[in-house]
Amino acid sequence: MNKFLNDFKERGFYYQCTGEDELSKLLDKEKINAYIGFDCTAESLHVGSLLQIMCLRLLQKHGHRPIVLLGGGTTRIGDPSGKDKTRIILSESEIEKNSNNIEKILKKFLDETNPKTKPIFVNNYSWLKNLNYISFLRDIGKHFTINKMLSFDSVKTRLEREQSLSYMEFNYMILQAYDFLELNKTEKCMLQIGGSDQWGNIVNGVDLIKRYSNNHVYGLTTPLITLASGTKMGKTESGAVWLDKKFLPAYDYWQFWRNIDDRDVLKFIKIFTDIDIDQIEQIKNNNINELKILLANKATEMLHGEQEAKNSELTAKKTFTENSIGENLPSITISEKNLKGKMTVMDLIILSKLESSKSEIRRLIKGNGIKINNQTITDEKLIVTKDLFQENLIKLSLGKKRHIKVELT
RNA sequence: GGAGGGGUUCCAGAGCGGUCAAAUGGGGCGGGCUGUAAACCCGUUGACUUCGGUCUUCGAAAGUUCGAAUCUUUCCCCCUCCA
Repeated sequence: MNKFLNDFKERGFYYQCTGEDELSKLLDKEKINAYIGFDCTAESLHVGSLLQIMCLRLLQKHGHRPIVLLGGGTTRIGDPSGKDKTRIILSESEIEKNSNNIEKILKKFLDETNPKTKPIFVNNYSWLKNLNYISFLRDIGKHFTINKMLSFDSVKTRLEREQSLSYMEFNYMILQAYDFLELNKTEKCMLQIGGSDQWGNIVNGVDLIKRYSNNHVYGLTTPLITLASGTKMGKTESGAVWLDKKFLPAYDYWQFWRNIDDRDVLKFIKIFTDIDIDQIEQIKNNNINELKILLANKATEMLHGEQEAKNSELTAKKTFTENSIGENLPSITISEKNLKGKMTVMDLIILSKLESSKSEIRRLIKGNGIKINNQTITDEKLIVTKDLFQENLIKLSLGKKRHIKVELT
């Protein structure tokens, strides 16, 4: 089997493939261009997209060229796959803002120095916006039968539940197939990769290209990553795990990986780091917590850089192992003036934004869940005074995992 | 078009005139055990509180009543069956 495909499988990326043997031969013979599409519905990507991003890196590693397709055009329509309801259509300016931001994030993960594998960024709005309806129907539409379109899961489930599916959404799959055709024509793209929910859309593209130009192209899908606990990947205490510092600081990103379930660690190292498979074989029996730190470091490094990864590790070590105050800990500052009044612990916590409900804070205090400098607080009315600070710093902790640094200025 | 069933706190789902801030389960949060894991055990889970209480919630609005998630009316939305 082809090396890329083999690696793809061994690392746990593989779910389904069209014409696998042929694809394998093709990949042996030449370096190809392959694409993955990214939706522009949110301002940032989150870990849910990381699997696809890692596919792009893997392509580069094996000398192939990734094409990143930003769905600026298709986001204006909305993919019905896996959705119960029509989702809200975003405004043009929002979509543009999103696609710019997403491009920026993707560039962090991809190598642009090697001209042979330098990624190509395209936005499908550039060709979709100019489509002529009549000629599109004649040239492209004739290759699609309603009979077959109705048989796709994304359509079928909607119809079965008698939930409305607009004609606009119904066309989504044709547009995605057309994207593939366009990329095949203009960029010699031979392969589309996507999540398992994209299988139908991808196969449509493969078929369309076969009918339209008699070219053989391929599709490859990745599985849905679930956690050992059975839930979908990508949640922390504070919400989605965004791949953008603005929405999730590097330290929290690092913590997300550090807190992974034991049972998921090796799987994740294979998927979300670049460590070679045989190297993973050697370290797989290492101490589980060291492996988690390795995973956290590698993953953070890739997105936020080596320095941030190191700082996060150090901060975690100080916070959890040494019970001191780590540098990278989220922090707030208060002025001495503020203390003159009567700022209680509750006020301080509200100010820190760690909690917004006073009732919840009271509950936490009752349950011994709040600490200042590792000292459990039992009095909700405790006044924060200057002598609580050590060298103008306080470590405020809620539970075992939420820690914040309070600086006095 | 006809006949029924239903919308309850994050979710599922009880309650069907006062004892209801609303059973139970899940999830979340906190504590214990540990390893910042899992499993398990305990507590907690509307807001505010001078800890006495107070205020806002059971699709929406109006009404009956000393008193409504529970009864009535209108409206909105879902589901099932028949045509």
